[in-house]
Amino acid sequence: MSSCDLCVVRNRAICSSLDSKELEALNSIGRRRTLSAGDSLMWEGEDSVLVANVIEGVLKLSAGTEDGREQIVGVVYPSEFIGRPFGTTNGHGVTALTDARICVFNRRDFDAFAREHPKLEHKLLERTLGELDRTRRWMLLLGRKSASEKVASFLLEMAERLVEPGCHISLTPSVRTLTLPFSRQQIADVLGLTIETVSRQFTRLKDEGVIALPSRREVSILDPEGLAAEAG
Amino acid sequence: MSSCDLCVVRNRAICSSLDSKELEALNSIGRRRTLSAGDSLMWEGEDSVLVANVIEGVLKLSAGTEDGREQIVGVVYPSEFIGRPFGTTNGHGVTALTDARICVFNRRDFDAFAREHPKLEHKLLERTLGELDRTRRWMLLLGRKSASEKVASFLLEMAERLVEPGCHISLTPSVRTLTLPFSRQQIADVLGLTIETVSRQFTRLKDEGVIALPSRREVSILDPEGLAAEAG
DNA sequence: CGATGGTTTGAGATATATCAAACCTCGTGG
DNA sequence: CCACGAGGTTTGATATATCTCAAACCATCG
Repeated sequence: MSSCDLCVVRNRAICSSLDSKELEALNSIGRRRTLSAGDSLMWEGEDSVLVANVIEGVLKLSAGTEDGREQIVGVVYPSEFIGRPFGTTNGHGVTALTDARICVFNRRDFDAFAREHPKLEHKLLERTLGELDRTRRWMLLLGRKSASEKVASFLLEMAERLVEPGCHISLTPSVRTLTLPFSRQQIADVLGLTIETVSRQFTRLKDEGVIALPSRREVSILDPEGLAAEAG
Repeated sequence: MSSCDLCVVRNRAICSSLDSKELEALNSIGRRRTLSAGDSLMWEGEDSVLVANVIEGVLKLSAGTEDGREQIVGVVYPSEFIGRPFGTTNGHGVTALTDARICVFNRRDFDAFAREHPKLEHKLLERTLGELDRTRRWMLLLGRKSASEKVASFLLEMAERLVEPGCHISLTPSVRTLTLPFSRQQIADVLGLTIETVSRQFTRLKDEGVIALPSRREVSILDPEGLAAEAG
């Protein structure tokens, strides 16, 4: 029995395109790995040596300027795919935001396997197309939205995305409390703002009664409609 | 003889993955179409009914807010692919910036064809992965760069991208003159700035002797190093 | 030549960044 | 168990880049 049979993302990751025999073959070229919050898996501009599936945890994709400014260009959740197949260099760094478990492959091995398994490539294509759409919509936020719209949009996105196994969320009728996998600085790096501006927007939303802040990493959405109205 | 044999992007578009017999089959489900500058091919949020290859011309992908703010989220050049295969809705609008010629397919027909031709899907996957990398790097510009860095980066990107058949460019040793397919407003929409800020940055670069502006749509890059230095 | 649409320039307003200090929270060691 | 220290966060005061509003300018086309 391959370890994939126990995998919690088995039916949601790109692996779901494979039958059990194929899955075993893929499993034989991959290996499990754990990451602690803060660990980097790859760096921007580095050779593309590995790719991976996320089993548990949340990771960030980031790009930076010479002088140290950073922008988080993507967030990866369980069952999603990491890395650059069929390419020589990584376009961005990959770092774990929470402790994480992933399933890693040597990139060349994965490329060869994928080329022989069109259904896997098809699944990967569908995901990549979806991710591209999502990324482009985020550009609207970065280029055109105000700080308050950015923060409200961010919280709504989190509320939507964190409802996944492997992420922590509890919801009672119309009150959702989320445990953010981001520090304030990281939220700023997602939204293209400074940490101070993010903080001020959080306290403003709290003062308006739209959200509550039980702890540093937790946010309760008290008024989803109000938040949506602020998101622009 | 299929009309593809004469196609100028035949060897660069995703079609290059097909042999002549397959190409003929693909050709039979597609048709040529011309667009005038300003024509829209699809709208944001609309059902995904068609996909296309660009033969000649430049098109923009754009997203907008309720209240009319717009962000250009992608620019498409000859040989590149447009539309959302394997999906139900278009994530963004597509509008011709210049007169253009494209090769259009009914999306469902294309989907079916692609599923039966793994090499085509592979090519499309490679392109989509590349486009996703490019798009993510652009997020760094939107989120973290100043107006002057944005404009300089934009001009360098144009200098790189417009060296394609179907686009107009002339270059003498170290002086490139480009004919931009964008109005000032459109440049602003690419960069997440206002038209006035873009205009001021252009005149500043001109005053510094980094560029010259022979006409509204033309830019000569006099000092590529200087421009690169401004791009951050 | 005069209208039209896009562009540039100017003056002023403002959202966000910057700089700086106070404030928590949590883990550590005395 | 409490004091302490460190890192992250919030709050405050000020600076500034960019936006906004407005007018002048300039090509293009009937």
